[in-house]
Formats: sequence, structure tokens, C-alpha cells
Amino acid sequence: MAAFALLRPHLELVALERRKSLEQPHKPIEHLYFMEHGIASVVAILDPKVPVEIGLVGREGVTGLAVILGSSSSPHSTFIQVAGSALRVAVKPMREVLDRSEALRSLLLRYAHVFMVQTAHTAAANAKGSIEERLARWLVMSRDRLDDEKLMLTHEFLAVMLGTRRPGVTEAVHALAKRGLIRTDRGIIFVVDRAGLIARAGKLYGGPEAEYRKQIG
Amino acid sequence: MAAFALLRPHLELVALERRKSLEQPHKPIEHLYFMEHGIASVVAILDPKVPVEIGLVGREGVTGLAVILGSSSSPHSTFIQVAGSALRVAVKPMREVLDRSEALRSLLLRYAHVFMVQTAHTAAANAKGSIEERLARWLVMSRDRLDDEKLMLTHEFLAVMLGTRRPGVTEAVHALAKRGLIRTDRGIIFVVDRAGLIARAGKLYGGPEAEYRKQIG
DNA sequence: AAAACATGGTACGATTTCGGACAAAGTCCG
DNA sequence: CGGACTTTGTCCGAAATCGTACCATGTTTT
Repeated sequence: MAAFALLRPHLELVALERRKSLEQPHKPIEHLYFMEHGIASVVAILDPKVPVEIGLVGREGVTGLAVILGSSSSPHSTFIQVAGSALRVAVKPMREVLDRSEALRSLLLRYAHVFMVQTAHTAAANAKGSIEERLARWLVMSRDRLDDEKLMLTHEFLAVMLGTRRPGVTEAVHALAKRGLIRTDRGIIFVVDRAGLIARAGKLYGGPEAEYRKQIG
Repeated sequence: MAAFALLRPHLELVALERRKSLEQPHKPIEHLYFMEHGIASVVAILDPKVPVEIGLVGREGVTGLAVILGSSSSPHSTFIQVAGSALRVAVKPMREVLDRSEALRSLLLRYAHVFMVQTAHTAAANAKGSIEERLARWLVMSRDRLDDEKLMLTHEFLAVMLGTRRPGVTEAVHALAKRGLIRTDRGIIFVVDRAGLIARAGKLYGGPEAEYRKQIG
């Protein structure tokens, strides 16, 4: 994309290990990460022991939205969920380029809008969806961001993401497997039937995805 | 605020009746409303019959964030929850002023950040909070935005806002009343003990509010 | 190979919430 | 006044989820 030309000199390719922290609550954000592979997860911290996921960022997006909105930190925490890589840029050059490029600013603000829609949908999903429906939604979102059927995720981890108990995830995983929508192995979930998962997620899937296509394409 | 000088010629004072729609899903946004009194509610529409609240806007804020982020519509719906008034501006002059005033743009983007934190907190609250805790949070948020102890709200309405059944709200209202935190009358809830409600809401209250003070003050 | 650890399966009763229905009480309007 | 409507109170059994615990099975480390 043309808007990236100004940014390119400041981009640095970095590998991202699983669990690496990209942002910590209320601490200055140092870099923005344009994801190439892998998934970053943004979580709200109700309590240091109780993080709850509010959004996923894959290669369609960038972390550090707070900076794009003019803040230097946020109350959320961002970390790597599925290992991969990203092009990162330090906050200072990012701000300079944002000031100079109307096109880039416009693009990133539209992405912020899309991310907000995703977060809002998560709020609605948490209020209305069963664990199984929310899990189905989450697996499809991950599959799409990775473009890979093989997801390396533990139940424990999914429980945090969905804001439920770990045994609840185990049951939901079994239910989806019984329907033939996924296959599992220790620490791995294979997406077998993406369309089936979407059907299972019902109303919980689709809104934010449509908004992304509309705003960014 | 100085940043508002450019905007003033385009502002129009309007009264806002309860239930008035300010934005409809995927329809062009026509005006932004800087709330003076009353409360606007932003809801995600999982299903036309199932709206779920994702954020509140009172006199501390403005509706139409999608426009500020460069979009002309959003998948959400915004309507008046508690009657009041607002200064509104049409989208076109709003965009022009945004282009010219760095200060206003900065302020409104920071507000967008704060609103996003509020939405994220709602997602976490919906995942982790009981109905009573969520209700307590919601009542305090409304009380603060109205700066009034008297809230004109029906249980039916609160049920939609919290994403639960109406009888669940009735029970939660009774529980809070029994603790002496609120008093109720038909269609009215009086906040008696704000601090007590905050304590009852536990971790669900406080995060977004602190972020507002930090970013906007 | 043994020990330590991570992950998943399962069970338990307790609690919350659900979906739906119905009646009582208050309000509005002709 | 009388009917229509809104709002609230209450109840039911069913389902989902909780909190917790314990064990089995893999995996990694020593």
C-alpha cells in the first residue's frame, strides 16, 4: 500500500514468540506491530488474575491503537497468542508519519473503527452466547487470521480468552469435535469445517468481519 | 474549550426525547451530538430482536465516533435512553472542522480511545459479572452521566442494556434495594448510596472512569 | 529412568440464569 | 368510569455454568 512508503524506513522485522508481551497496562507503548504471521491478543485486566480478551489482531491489523488515537498507553494488555512475526515501528517515528500522511492516518483510523466493532461484538457475544458458540466464533476468527487450519491452543488458554472455566472449554471442544467441526490433539485444534463452525457460532460471527471488508477490503 | 470555537457556528441546540434514534445500523450518520443532558446508548445488534448495549454517552461525550474515525456509518445503533438535550453538528461541517483543528481532532480521538476502553470493559463485565454486579455498575455510570440520583428506567429497558432477562433485573433491583443502595418506584430508581453501589460492582467499575479522567480530565 | 510439569478428562453439588408464563398493580386515554 | 396498556412481582422446571478437586496421560527436565 502506498501509504506505507513513508513508514517503511522505520519498520523492523521481528519474530514474536508465544506469550511475548507487546503492551502492558498503563505503561508507555514502545512499538506498534503490523502483524505478518501469528496472532496478538488484547485483553482487559479486571483483576491481575482475571484477564478477559477483548480483541484479536492478525495480519489484517496492527497493535497499539491507543497510539493512533493519540494516547501513549492504555489500560489493556497485549501479548502474542500464536507465535509469528511482525513489522514493528517505534512510537516516535509512527507519530511523525501519522502527522504527515493523511492517507495512512485515514487507513489506521478506519482500522481503529473496525477493531472497536470487534470489541463491541465481543461484549455482545459474552452477554448472549453460550460457551460453545463463543468458542466456535473464536476458532474461526483465529483460523482466518492465521489462514491455517492448525491452531496451537490449550484449553487453559481458551478459557482465559472466553472468560470461562477451563473444564467448560473442554466440554465445548468435545461438543464441536463430536459434530465433526474440529479435530483435536494435545495442545492443538484442527479446524475441519469452517462453514460449520460459523453456523454453530450463529449471530456471534460475521458483523465485525463484514465491517472490515467494507472499511479496509 | 478553545477547540470548540471553530465548531460553534455549526452547533444547533436540540431537545432529545426518550427513544429518539440518533444513528441506525449501516445508515449514514447525519449529526454528531455533544450531549448536554440525558444519556445516549450505543448498542450492537446481534439480531434485530437482540440489541446489547456496548456503551453510554452522557455530557462527558459525543455520539458518532465512527465519523471521527473516518467512517460514515457503523453497524451499531444509537438512541436516547434518558431524555435531555445536546448540541449537534452535521457531519459535513464536522469533517471540515476536524480537518482544520488539530486540537479538536486530538481531543475527540482521545475520547474515542476512552469510549473504546468503556466498550472493552463492558465485554469483560459481561463475561465475568453477575447480573447484580453489572446492574450496580450500570446504575453508577448512569448516575454520574446525569449527575442525578433519580433515574427514570424500566426493568424491561435495563434488561436490554445488560443483555439478560427482565425478571433477572427485577431480582437484582430488589437485591440492591434490600442492601439499601437504591430505592425504587414505578419506572424510577433512586441512587441512595453511590459508594455502596461501586463496592457492589467490584472490579466492574472504575477502569474506564479512570481512563476518562486521565485522557480528558 | 525418574521426577517434575503441563495438559486434558471427568466428576460433584451448588448456584445462577434461562425461557416462559401469569397475575397484580399502576397509568393513561376515551 | 372502564378498558387498554405498561410496569412490576412472582413462580416454575430446565439448562448452563460455576468452583473445585482429583486423576490420567503426555511432555520435558534432570
